[in-house]
Amino acid sequence: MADGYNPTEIERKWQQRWATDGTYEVDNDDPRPHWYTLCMYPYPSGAAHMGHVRNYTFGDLIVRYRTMNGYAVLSPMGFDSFGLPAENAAIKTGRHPREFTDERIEQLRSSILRIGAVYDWRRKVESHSPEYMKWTQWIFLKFLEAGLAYRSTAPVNWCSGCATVLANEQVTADGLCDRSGDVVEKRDLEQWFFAITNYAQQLLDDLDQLDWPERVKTMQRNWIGRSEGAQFSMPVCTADGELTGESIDVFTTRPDTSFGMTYAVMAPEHPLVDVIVTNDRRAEVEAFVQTARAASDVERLSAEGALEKRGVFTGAYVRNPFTEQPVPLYLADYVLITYGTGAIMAVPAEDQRDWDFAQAHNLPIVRTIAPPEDWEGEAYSGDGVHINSGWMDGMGKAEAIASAIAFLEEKEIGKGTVNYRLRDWLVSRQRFWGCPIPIVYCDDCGIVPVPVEQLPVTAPDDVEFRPTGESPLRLHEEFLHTTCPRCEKPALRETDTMDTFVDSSWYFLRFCDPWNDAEPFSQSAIDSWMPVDQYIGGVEHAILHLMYARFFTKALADLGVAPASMREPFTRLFTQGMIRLGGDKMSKSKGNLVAPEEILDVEGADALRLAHLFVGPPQDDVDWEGVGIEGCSRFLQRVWRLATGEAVAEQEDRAPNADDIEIEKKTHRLIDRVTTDYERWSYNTAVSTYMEFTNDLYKYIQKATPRAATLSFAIDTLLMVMAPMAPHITAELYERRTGKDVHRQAWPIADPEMLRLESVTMVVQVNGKVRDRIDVAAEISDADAEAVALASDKVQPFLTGAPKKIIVRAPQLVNIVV
RNA sequence: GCCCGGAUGGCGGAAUUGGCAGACGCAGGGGGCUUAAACCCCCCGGGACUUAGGUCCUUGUGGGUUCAAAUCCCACUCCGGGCACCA
Repeated sequence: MADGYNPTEIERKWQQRWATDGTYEVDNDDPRPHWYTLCMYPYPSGAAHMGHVRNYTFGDLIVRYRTMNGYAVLSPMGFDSFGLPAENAAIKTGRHPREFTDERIEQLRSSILRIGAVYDWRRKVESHSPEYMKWTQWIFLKFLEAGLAYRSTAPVNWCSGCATVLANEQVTADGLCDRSGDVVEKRDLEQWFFAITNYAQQLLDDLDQLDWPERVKTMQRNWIGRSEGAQFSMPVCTADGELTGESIDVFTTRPDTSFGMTYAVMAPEHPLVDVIVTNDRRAEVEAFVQTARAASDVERLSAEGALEKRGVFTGAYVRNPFTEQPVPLYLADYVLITYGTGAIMAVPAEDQRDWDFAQAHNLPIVRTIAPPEDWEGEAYSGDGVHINSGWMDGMGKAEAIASAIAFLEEKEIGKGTVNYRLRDWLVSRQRFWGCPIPIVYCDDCGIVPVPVEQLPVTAPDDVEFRPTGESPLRLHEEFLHTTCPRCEKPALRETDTMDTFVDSSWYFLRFCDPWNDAEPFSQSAIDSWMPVDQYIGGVEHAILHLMYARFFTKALADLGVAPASMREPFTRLFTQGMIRLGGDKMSKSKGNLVAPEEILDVEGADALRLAHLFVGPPQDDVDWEGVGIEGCSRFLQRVWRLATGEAVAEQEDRAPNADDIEIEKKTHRLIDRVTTDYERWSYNTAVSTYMEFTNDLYKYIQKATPRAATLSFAIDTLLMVMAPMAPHITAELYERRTGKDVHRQAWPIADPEMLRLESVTMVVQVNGKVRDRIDVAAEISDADAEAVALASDKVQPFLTGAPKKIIVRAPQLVNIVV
């Protein structure tokens, strides 16, 4: 077949044409309505893997579909080009991370091109480019000025494998580094933080307005972890109730149970430990604090069960303001210094963990809520009538909580309050391949921002890459030593770099105005495109990146950098499933990658794209074993033979007969169904609709000589509705047939008149079981439908008596109940 | 432990509002084309019973609502994900 389907050839041709024609370049003042589609910009790890292919296939078909629908579509691409792998490679090979990174960007870029995904490459943004770094640093300084960036000493997460501190979000539930898997230790270090907790409530509230997967919103809500309760202070005293002058604050969600407080507990790291401990208990308490400090979170968790060893009595007491009685004050490692006030009141009767601790330490248990009659458990945390609770006796939970808070506020020792699980974002990294923090430390002036005109602060190239636990910048004398921008005396530069999530927290804004060298972006450019209409990426970013980007958006709007009305960056979010192979996660580390390149070489990009779309719903995980690349490739060849005339023996001009009209109606139904499927992200059914329609066309051309106009209309329409998913083959065939560019055609619209069916298959049931299927006119009346159903030969035998009831849903169904 | 999802043929999946379960594809079977094979084209594929026509069963399990349930409700089993000393 001299002119057979040769995907490699036509795909190269069209990819070149889209690039040279700038088909998908779009300006900010484009008069068409604007639409912003964005795929999460990738970390450049070399040639594209299947996850990329899947992601960019979804993104690209939206770009092409929206374009055919008359929109000016902003579709930019860039690279999240700072990060550890490049630096680790530098330590291993001595090559500069920039060289390594630039090379991988080129590999990734060229394999993205081979998928046929189109972007406005003029707008490319790379985290490590000096222009981008300049504005990342500028934003850091804006945050500093506004008090959103601050320096603080805190016990931080240290990963020895990565030789850097990590954000809370980068530590897994079992206390391991989510990148290297090493055990994360606690270290006290002075570090830079972003005050994301200032936005905790807004980040929580604004989730409601987003068209995001419920799963992702739930994950963010859990992560923010709002809990309502009360905070109050209790005076420290002796066993006899004699006050010592100190007091401790506690947070509780259950102030209503306060009468049942039989002891209190502080975190071992609590600053008052030294002050309140009694002399006879000091040695034991200090030993306990030492052990707790040395233990990692993993060890703390694994110590479960040995509650006797997990707490120690301080010798001190606190006065329960509800009962006025002294209760013993303990230290326990299960109380966290980082949450609430770092101290709790313990109510064993209504909290299982307090119950267990009370049992282990022989502390009293007093129920303040009567458990249900059939209660067989220990601590009871449900609702019920209060007992042993003074004036709260007889109240229910909600009423008692309100009453307890009123009591605390009246006595001016506490108040109703809200606590969040969310912590401030630690952004310092002791690494080289990241954006330097633009700060100078001066003995006289303190923390001094690098002046804007000196930005960007860039790292020198002549550094030594060694895994020392400190950034190579720290060891580079010329970089480290500078003069204070304020007093011009010798000073030291900050040598830490920013978490790479800082880079990815605003790149989508820079895409709107990537050439701006006076500001990170202009407000008008933001107005023109933001918020992103459709954001697409992996569900693994559900918390980290998406939370940080939302925080940046709100902060930048409040600082007047972005328009004040822009509260959320991503209106719609779509998270695609993971790629697996035989049940396992497909990943480099598992060594089970299926290389897209090999498929691109043989079956081609269109078949690969179609296979990804056809395999199942986009949000579901995909097992590559279930991907039918052969079926999709075969299907495209069928389309090719049909559209090139290879499969059609002859055609004729004639007035349309019944079969021709049927095909024309099917063509309109094709448009209708596919359009609905595009809008509801049901790409797998759209592909099956193409296949079904193609099968119908084969039957049509084989049954009799087809009518030329009917066949052309059918084929041209098929090519148009397939164009966003299989852009190369449709462009080639459409051009050959019509001389026009399919991607510049307006999306076809189904004629409602042609969607009307003349006859439909009516189902006749007896007692809900299908007994006959009868073709009836679409407009059949209920009475006629009933008559036809009752007259059916196949139905008659089941009508043993007079029908009790007949349900008619003409023209679909008649159900006869006997 | 808590909070979300999910379970449909040998496999991936479809069924948009409670109304024909299994679209479409893969794998399999049969036929055509071919000297032959591949490609391609056509047909058949949930299970049991039945000479046929057909009958019965079937959407993880058990119950319920309804003329009618993959779809709604209750209980349970299993799988996936998130959170988890959070006071």
